[in-house]
Amino acid sequence: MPAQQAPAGDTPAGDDRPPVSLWERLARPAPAPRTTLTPQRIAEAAVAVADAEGLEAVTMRRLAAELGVAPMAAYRYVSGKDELIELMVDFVYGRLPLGTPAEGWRDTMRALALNLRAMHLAHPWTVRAATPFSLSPHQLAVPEHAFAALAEHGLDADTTMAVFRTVTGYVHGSVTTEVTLNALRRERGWSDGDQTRAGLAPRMSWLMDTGRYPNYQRYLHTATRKDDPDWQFETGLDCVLDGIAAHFAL
Amino acid sequence: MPAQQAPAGDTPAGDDRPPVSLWERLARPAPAPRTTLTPQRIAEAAVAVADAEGLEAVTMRRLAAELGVAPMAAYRYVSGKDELIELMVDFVYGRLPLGTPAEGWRDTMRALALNLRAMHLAHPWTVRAATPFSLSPHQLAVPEHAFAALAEHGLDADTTMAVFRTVTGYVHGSVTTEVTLNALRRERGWSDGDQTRAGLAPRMSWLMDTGRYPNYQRYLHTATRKDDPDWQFETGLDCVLDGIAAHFAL
DNA sequence: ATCTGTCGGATACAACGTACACATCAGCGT
DNA sequence: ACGCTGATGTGTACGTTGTATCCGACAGAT
Repeated sequence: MPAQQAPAGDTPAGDDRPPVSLWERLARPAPAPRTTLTPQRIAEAAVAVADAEGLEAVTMRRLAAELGVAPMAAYRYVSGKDELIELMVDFVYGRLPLGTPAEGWRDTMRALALNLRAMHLAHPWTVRAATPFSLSPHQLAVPEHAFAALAEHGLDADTTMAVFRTVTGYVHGSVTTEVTLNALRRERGWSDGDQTRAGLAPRMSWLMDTGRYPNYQRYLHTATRKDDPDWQFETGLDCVLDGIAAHFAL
Repeated sequence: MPAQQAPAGDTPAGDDRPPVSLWERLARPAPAPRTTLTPQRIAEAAVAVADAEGLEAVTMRRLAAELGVAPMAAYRYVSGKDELIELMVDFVYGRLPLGTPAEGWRDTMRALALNLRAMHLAHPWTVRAATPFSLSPHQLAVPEHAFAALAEHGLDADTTMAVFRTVTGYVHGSVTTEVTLNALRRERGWSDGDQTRAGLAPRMSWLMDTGRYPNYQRYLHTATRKDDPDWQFETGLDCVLDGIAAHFAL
């Protein structure tokens, strides 16, 4: 009985969708203990490239070169680039510190949000690559962790999910804008907020000179915490947590 | 003095970054009233393709074919595919109903959130393509609209921005998961929630059989509003709005 | 009628994902 | 010790993508 098939993820019968997932395949023990290539090594190398040069630098050829291997070698382990990215995302989620969720729902959710943000800031490509419902083991551990903390407060299943989705929705959306701005700054070489505003000035002042954004312009002139992303994130997060506490009387 | 240059978006001098933006160029009156190709027509055609077949179907060649034109023709108006996508996103934001923001901050922000969600559901590719800080005219109109409604409540600039980012962050993150699931359902041909669960069952039950997700499993068995995305979105939204009201004593 | 600058067309190239057939190596029963 | 077998990595090649570059054609002002 073959433990694996080629190409990866396909069944012998010709059904259109492979019913056996990446994770199911990888969990089966490797029949031959080859060490040259392994899902771990593939994920590590791909994540390293993405961290250093962005997701667009992760190419099947580049990955192969990084591993010292032929361009097609990784296809024994992932069925295509989509699965490679699933593997990368799961690898990063595996390093998310979840710890013990025993300090009450609010501290648990707050710590989870901060940890998720830190993860996305350390691996900026994850905000675009991480699709919910990819159902990878380490991604599923996140709702599992949150549900465990939320379960002790008498919330029904739907409300529990609503709380979870509200928090993670805020985190994902908020961090996306943060990471996008960071990427722009990095590729343009702007190190601090003043350089960023200077670089954006031509586009910005042209838009402002149209006179169609008076309120936005007032914000630009009077805001003082534009360069404090931690404050911005945590302020919004505390809003969300306050709202959950108020809305569900927790 | 030439009104436009080739390739689009470049200055005569050889500086590395074009300081004149897409929007600044397009605002200058066209010197020749050619009608065969126009930013409007380009945006409409590209958006139509993306709506019907997804963003990955939007190809410079496909776009050209749709416009009945040579593959390189659109490059007179956009400097590359990135700018094409900026153009598409701005086009969609231009159709966002903003109306008059005169009914108090909460109703304004709630309506804005619902309209943004409707926009993203109608054009699912926008949740991946819409990058904040692209500084397009119609995208900037969103914070302008929100700030106008928030300005009358004595909030300082930083708090105003925090409220705006909290709401839009939640909207973007929440809709991203919703759109991702919709895309998966569509490409697999699952029409309702039961079919979706049936299709996901193999992967899901393998993960559940590991026994590592007891709380998640309990959710799956006891939840009753899993197929009510409107309820899920609005519940979270009301949480966020409650939190803003509580946190800033509005 | 000529000149100038804009428009769209034609051609071409490098890089990408990946299909396919082949070579190679480990561990097994004998 | 020996060949069989299936997992593992290689080599080659194809179609598609974004886009650089050069070109002819047309419009409006002179």
